[in-house]
Amino acid sequence: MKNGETAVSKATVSRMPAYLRYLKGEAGKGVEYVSSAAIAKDLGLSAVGVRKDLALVSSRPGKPRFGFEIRLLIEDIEKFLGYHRWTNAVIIGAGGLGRAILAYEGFENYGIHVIAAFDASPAKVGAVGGKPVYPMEQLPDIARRNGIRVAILTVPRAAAQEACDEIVAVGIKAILNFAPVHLHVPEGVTVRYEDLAVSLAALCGESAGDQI
Amino acid sequence: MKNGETAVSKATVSRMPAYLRYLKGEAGKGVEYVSSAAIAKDLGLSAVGVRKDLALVSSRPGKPRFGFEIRLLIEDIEKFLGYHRWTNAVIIGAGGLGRAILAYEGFENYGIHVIAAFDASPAKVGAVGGKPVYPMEQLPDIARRNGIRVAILTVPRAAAQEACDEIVAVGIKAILNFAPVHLHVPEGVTVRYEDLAVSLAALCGESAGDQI
DNA sequence: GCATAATCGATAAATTTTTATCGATTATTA
DNA sequence: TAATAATCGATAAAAATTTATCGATTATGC
Repeated sequence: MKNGETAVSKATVSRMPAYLRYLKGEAGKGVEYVSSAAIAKDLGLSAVGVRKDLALVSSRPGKPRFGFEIRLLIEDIEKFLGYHRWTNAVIIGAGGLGRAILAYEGFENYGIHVIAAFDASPAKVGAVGGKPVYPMEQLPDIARRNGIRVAILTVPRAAAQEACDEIVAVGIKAILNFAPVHLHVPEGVTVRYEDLAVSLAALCGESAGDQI
Repeated sequence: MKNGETAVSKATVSRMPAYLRYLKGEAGKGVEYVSSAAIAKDLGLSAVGVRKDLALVSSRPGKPRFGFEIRLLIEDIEKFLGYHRWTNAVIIGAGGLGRAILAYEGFENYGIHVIAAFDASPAKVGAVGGKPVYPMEQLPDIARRNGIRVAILTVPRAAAQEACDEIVAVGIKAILNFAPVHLHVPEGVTVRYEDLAVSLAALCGESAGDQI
């Protein structure tokens, strides 16, 4: 807690997406209220922890005997996470993964427009799922005109650093990197690593722990 | 620290993949030694923290004046994370994302064989990147014969819980879920959520924090 | 209308994780 | 060969996070 602007811990923030996913699921089933104990049980957390987390982001307190109103809670968490602010994003690398992400519609629910993909290979240029794939040369122009703030990097490992440099040169400050490579970026640029293999390996490790 | 078997904190474990990625990158450039200070600088951590993490997994101490020997460190971390144990995995849902993952070769580096995909739609059956796509009905048979321990779930949101139930019924104990849905699973089954939209949204939030 | 049971929110304790400090070790270099 | 600078590992302090406890609130059922 440095100056009052961020009184919410990182650990709490990291649990918010799980709450949101859970609450939306319950809302979809027609449930209107949910207790901290119920959330904790389904998500494998402690009820006290859940209450603490929710107290930090919810605008209205929970009702004794009922719990929290799901609809309000979803609104509050979305507002807290900033899903109400729209962001434009692009994909760099139109291989299998890049094209799959380009076709994925789920981002719109989170305030993110993925507007196009770019690829160094002319063979990949065209369109996927109604969205355009441009040659890499057009990145600076299109990115600047559309105020792109985020890039999703889905190029092969060997091309990652070079592509990263191009992204940075355009002024993009946030990169979601799917290439299993450590990227060197200047100060002020945020990289988030999304290594599918690591996720899977971690999962194996977790579930294997019991068996040894 | 309950009984001496797990004296390594979760936080430390969660940083290991980043170390590994970084070290492999440096090794690829021909570097042989690296200091805790250098790692910390590039990864945005504290040198003391890096030393503490590495002390817990490395078999040999670092050399004063040189740092750690990268080759040994990579071996130690891989051993620690269990990448030496082989695991068979399958993909459930052969849409765009499922096919992209099926074609991805990177898993082999982490001790994971993705042997096949399954899909409820007959139209999807066939092969991708040399790997077979089977109809969903064959999951129990093939999974049991190959000792499948992990499933990667890439079906649409609406089909996720049903597919999850089928996976669980087969006896698979670990699921990497790409559908943006909370899954209800029995005790003993581990689910890891890999919500691309959330990752991206979180990234936007991080980089947006400065600008408000 | 009143006792009851379920739930919340706040405060306090315990645990975990991070950061700081300092002596010990080892290659470099004069 | 001896002084120096860089780095480590261990111990201690600080900060963050999780867990426990308890009185307050509110719908339910008699």
